Amino acid sequence: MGRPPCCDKGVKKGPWTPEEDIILVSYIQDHGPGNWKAVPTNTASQRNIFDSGDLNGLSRCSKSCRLRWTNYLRPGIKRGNFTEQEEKMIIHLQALLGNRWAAIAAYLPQRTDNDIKNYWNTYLKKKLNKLEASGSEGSLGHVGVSVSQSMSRGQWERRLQTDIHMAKKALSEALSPKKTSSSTFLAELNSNRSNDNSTCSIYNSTKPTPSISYASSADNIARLLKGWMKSTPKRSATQNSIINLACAGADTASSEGTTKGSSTSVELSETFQTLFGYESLESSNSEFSPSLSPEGTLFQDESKPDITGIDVPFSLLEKWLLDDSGCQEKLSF
DNA sequence: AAATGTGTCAACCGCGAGAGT
DNA sequence: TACTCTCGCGGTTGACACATT
Repeated sequence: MGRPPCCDKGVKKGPWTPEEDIILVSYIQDHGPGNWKAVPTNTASQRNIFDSGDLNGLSRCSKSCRLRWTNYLRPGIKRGNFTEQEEKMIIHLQALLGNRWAAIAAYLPQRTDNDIKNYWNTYLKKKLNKLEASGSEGSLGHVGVSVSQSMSRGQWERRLQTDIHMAKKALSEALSPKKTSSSTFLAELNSNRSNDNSTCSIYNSTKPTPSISYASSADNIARLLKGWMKSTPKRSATQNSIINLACAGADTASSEGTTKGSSTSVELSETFQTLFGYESLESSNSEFSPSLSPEGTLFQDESKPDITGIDVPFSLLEKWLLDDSGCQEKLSF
């Protein structure tokens, strides 16, 4: 028996429209993420909230819904502008883990595996090749090269595994009713580190890591809408209604700004208010806003494997990954 | 101004893993 | 144990934007 097609024929493909995004986010708000198989079926009932003729609702395959959510709509996603730190981490981790983008993305909680993969394929790989070709180690070159230079791959992997193991341990401790603070982990890690690396002081720092603050999905959608408006100077009636809808929903002070005075727009406006309930589209930008509405935490319990739940370990791992080879040379197992 | 080349990135496809029956 | 279903991952594609000729 051959493998059954993952999706029915006739499902929509191609770029997602803001309407579809709204339907999806609305659905996930109500039902939570997961059970993707049911999403296309269950959102069909939501289609009629849009009265434009060109809207067909969410006739997407489950995979597509999941991908859209995890890569673009999920709260807390940072897009573009990779920092130098992130670059270094990616290079480090790629050298260690290979093209295991999901694993790499676990260390960059604000980035998606797809984003990292694209960044690597389109930019970092070329950059490293150039550096290698020129024989220079440059500012980034040493990061990847140092893996083989100053420490064997096996040593790195063991070190990574040790840290991951300890991070897991700390997490389970933190989750257990018996209260144990992450300082247990820290102490353990410090003692571990002090045995093999007396000069690397970063592990002795007890400075708390700022927790990752998640932006709301509205952030992402508003950004999408902005881009959409920008890219399509001539707006269709649908676009206008959606934009008005978004604005109406975003601006809680005024809900009559829609082009349609019908109950549909009121309903949609309410949907938006319920969904996003925050001030205006203007407040949305690509940066994280730490002062989000309570809805901003709506999806916090859902994300990709969240190692940020254990802030200290993540911070330490991050520091470790970004640590210069100077420190690495002194480490031994 | 048009044609062509190049880069970027959103989305798709196929496969494997794991859970459920 | 065998099978089905669903999810998640990594590789790849294709559309679009921008640069160059």
